[in-house]
Amino acid sequence: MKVITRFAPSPTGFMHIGGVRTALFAYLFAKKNEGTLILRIEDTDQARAIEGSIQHIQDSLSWLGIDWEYGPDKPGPFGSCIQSERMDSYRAFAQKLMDAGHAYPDPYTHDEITAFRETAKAEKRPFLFRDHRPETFSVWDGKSPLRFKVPEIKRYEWNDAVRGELEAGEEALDDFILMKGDGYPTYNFAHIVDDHLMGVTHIFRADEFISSTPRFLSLYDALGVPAPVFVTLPAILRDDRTKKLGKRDGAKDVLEYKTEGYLPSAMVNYLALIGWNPGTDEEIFSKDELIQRFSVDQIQKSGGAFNEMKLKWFNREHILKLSSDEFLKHASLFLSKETYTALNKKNLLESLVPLMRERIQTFSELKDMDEAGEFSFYAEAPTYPVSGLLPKDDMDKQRTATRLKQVMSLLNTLNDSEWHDQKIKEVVWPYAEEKGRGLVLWPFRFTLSGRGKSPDPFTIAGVIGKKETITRIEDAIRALG
RNA sequence: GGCCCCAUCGUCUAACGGUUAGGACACAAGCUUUUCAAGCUUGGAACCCGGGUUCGAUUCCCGGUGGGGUCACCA
Repeated sequence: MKVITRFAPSPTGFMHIGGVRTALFAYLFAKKNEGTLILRIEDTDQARAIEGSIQHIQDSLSWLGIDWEYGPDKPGPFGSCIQSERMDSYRAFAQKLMDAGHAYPDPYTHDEITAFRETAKAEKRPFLFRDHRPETFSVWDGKSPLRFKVPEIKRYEWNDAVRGELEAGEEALDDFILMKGDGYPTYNFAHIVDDHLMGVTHIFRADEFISSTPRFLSLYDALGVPAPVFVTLPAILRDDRTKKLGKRDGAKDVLEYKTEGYLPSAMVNYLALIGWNPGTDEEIFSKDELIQRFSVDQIQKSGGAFNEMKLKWFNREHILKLSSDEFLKHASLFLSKETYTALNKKNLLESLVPLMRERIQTFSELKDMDEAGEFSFYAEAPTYPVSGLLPKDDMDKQRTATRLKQVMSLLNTLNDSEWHDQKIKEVVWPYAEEKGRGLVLWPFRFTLSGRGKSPDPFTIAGVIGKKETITRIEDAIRALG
């Protein structure tokens, strides 16, 4: 049987980590089994709908490379993937249930039900509507809510692909609402109708749905439809583990991570490892490798905390794997236009890649470094106070100038083809060892960068080239008088 | 409160009855090209508790405790 999974968000704002993780697992499973992923928009609550959400959801998934076969942009053989465009189906199934005596109109007002609920609460009992189920059912006028009549009050046991045997008592069953007063179906009803009509074989969702599963099962029973396989994912918790990660508790829009310079491959890699693992020590995976390795058996039962530190580490690992071109493509989005142009004009971009790469965890750090002037001295000779050239152990100008002259003459023994950091170090190092590393290397480095903190002098000299290096040293010697 | 789920270092996790309980992130110390970053080395750090079952339990069973979820005309 062909695997069909779905990801079914409601368009009520941005996508956060939790939702994305659910989508990712459904996707990995579908791909692994050469199945289909459906992106279904659950917009049956028009009051909560936020404009632009559908596009935002698609943008978020697309950024991560989670692609769907059918979605809001691509109807399937079963019709639209947007629930508000599938109203006929829900009405038809509601009628079917009424015909079979499995549904009835709710005779109570909102206030009456609130009163029932409060009484139950005061008596410390769970509220069950079925305790108030009317003796006889009237004909539904389509204006009042339509309720489900639970066919049989019993204990349900079912199998979950992750949790194994699960069960729940009769308290979990109730006459829940199928169709709301506004004519729209509830989630409880609509998702079951859709999963059935769309041929969904595996439902991936987080563990807050475990407790309502008996209600779903009783509805499947009433419809005479077999239930799909339930794959329950562990919750993603806040960093402090105090509760589930949610929008109200600082869960960010996933696209914010894009803005902050995270790679989608790193996000996918990290997310996959919250609640799943390959059973080995390996941690770094591409999306394709994850598809290969993914298995429901290795999904975790207990919840996991979302830890941004570790995400950063994954991001760094993925940055390290980028080709030079790919790196520059991302970097160009975070460097200022001026810096990028200046470096590009002098052909320095390529040689700066390894240097930039080893210093960042996210691309937005390039922006910070750029704004702090950490790239300016590559394209242009730095300006600095002469005192900065003097090493702290010997602040004498004359001797500093003498050492710089010696460094310069050593450098002049190299020709252009030998000019790279290793070779430069080779010729200068013995002299630095002899005179005192700091006394030689500090002025050498400061001459080139003009800053207290920077990469080492050999690296900088290698990047800017022999001619520029010599020029800067000559200027420094002159400044030292 | 009822019902349900979960339980290994601070965090993500490995282990599927017998291990010095492994790895990664984070943390600390040392080394390193006076700086920064990276890197390398080393270190501290966990089986929630109590009963069973067993020759032997982190692992299986039961109970407790703790945490989480859920009890909507939200999904």
